[in-house]
Amino acid sequence: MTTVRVTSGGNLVAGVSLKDIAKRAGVSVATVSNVVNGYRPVGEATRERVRRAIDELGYSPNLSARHLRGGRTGIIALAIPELNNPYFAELAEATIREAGKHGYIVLLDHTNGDRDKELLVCQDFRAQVIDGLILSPVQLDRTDVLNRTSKTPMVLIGERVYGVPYDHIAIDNTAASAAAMQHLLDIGRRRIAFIGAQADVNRQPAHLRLLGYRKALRTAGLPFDPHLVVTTAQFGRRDGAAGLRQLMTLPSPPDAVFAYNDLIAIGAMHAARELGVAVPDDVAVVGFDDIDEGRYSNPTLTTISPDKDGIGSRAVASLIGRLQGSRDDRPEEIQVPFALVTRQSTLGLDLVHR
Amino acid sequence: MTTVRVTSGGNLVAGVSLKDIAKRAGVSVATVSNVVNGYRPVGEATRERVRRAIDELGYSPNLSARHLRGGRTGIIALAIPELNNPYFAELAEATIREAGKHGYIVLLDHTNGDRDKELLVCQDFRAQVIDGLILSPVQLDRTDVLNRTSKTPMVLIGERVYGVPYDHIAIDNTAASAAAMQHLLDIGRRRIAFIGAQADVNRQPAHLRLLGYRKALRTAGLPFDPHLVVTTAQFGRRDGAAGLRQLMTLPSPPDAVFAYNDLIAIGAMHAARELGVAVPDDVAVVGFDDIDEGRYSNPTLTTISPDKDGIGSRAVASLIGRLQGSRDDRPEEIQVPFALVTRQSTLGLDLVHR
DNA sequence: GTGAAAGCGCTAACAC
DNA sequence: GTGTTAGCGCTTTCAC
Repeated sequence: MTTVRVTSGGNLVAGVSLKDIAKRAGVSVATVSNVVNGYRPVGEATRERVRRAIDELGYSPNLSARHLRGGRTGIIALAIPELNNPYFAELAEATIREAGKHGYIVLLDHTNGDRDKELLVCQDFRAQVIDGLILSPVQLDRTDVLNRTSKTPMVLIGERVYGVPYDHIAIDNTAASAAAMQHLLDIGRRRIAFIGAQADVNRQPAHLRLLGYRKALRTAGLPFDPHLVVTTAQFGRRDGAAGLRQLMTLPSPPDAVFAYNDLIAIGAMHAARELGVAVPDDVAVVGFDDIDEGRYSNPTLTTISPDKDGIGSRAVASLIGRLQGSRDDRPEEIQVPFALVTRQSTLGLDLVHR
Repeated sequence: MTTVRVTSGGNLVAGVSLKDIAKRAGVSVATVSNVVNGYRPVGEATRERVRRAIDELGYSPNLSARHLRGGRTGIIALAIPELNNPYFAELAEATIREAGKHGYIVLLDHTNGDRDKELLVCQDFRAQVIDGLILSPVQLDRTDVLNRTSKTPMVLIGERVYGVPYDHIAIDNTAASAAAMQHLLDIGRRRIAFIGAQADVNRQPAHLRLLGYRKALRTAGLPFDPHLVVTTAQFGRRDGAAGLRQLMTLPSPPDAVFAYNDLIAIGAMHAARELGVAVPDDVAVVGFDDIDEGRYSNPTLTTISPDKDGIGSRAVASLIGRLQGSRDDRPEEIQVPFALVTRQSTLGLDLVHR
């Protein structure tokens, strides 16, 4: 019996079910299910008949039914600020790919870096829809995460929240910042600015990239000048441009910029051009993320290159481990590798033509 | 009765069901369902009691059950070449946003512009998982689409396949190409190259942007020189760079490039820089897509700006219309607006500081 | 090795 | 305005 339902609009919806296959093959639905899933052995002849029926009728399992029965949905959410940031687009692609390998579908949620939206996601407003959550928080602090009551497994990525009972996958942001700063020091820069600090400094006293910046200054015996730290509302090119313009009005402007991410760095370089400030001669620029854009920008962008595929796949692996119970030890900080990639924005044209 | 299930891994999965609410509020499940969905009127007092029970117990509907019952999944797929192309990332964001408004979840599928993968998607390898499909084909031709047998509603976006029985949402690519070409002609260019033609010219005899290019040449009374048309394997920055290098080896190189998209244009500008070719003085460049990157590139990029939000929202609207039967007229070509945005890559620094 | 049947949570048809 | 119940397709327990 092929179910033919007529939707409200009069469209025909045909679904081939286990029952249809069972009837066609002259066996019970349980047997068909066992052929499909392989949970129990099935006789060779029977299996063959079922296979043929499946081929002929074109069966594919109904996920809603399977999930209803199994108490899960097969969907995990990836909550990121925005897809429009190439870093997150690349990360999303890696995550989707990896989740697909495990039979999971990825639902993308955008927080726009908005605190309320992040809280919503964290409190599991997708309850009953998703089996688990990978969250890249921008605004949430430790307390917010500790206050979470939802039982939906969650994995955190990115550089902010620490000391919470969730797996956390990221590169060593402090070490990465140190590497970026050391590079700027190595090429002789001494007045190094940071663009991309958080607005609400009280609630979010520090993030690791900024911490790394300050620490590197200290290590180098350089003074910390608060005027050289630019707070931005968002993390886009526009913010980077505004940041650099602001820095250039200082009585004693910087000779280098360490940007929170590549987009900010690219915005800063754009503004520098408009102001007639030469990169890297007047101001050297280092970004963070290694998005493709920075390989083709003019000048090309020196940056920290995190292992995005690694973050995506480790996050998925951790989450699915929790979902399936194969991972029930206590939460872990998982670090993936990074590299400093030096290009024209710090080294100048030396690199061209290689 | 709160269902508490223990997963294979020993995790507790608590689900609050309609039944739980019904018991708590002392009503039937039907009444609770009606309060939740509003299909039938419910008495004020009853409604209030149910509401409270829902609040207290924290009910949220089980989508799998709902969808099993309703014969649909609430999921639509958006199949695009890759998220890594900012154009598609922006489009995806718009699509997700719009679908969310209608209560649909978007599943992103990547084809990588691979013909086999596109065919797979088109043949509905997600049968039973998705209710409908928005496809942006790169390789499929008319016949491929006509051969489709799946009954899952589909909407096409992009500039390729025409004359098929599916809604198709796009800008007027021929007109847009004409506008881009006219601009290059207006600034005095006469040897205009095209980068980003399709490799398999036989199967895919022409795409609209290339057609628009040729047509514009004809209209302007300029000769068509096949050497000025560069075929690329993909549509990335790398392909644009290779394309420009190839063009510059010609005995008589172009004085302008019309690129299939912004990424190719940006790659071309990158290669120009390496070769010491000045943009726009030696070669003017026009792209297509208006991705953010082009607003901050050096030089900034003249481009065709399609209404991405419009494409996303119209595609979702069309598809959902088909799904719900509110749209059962015959397939339509739906055009959304576009604009030519002129920047430094054709006008030079005239534009800077404003 | 195979079958019968319960039941996951929900909506809607049918009663009252 | 409210309650009862069948059944969506599946997995799994219990029989044989």
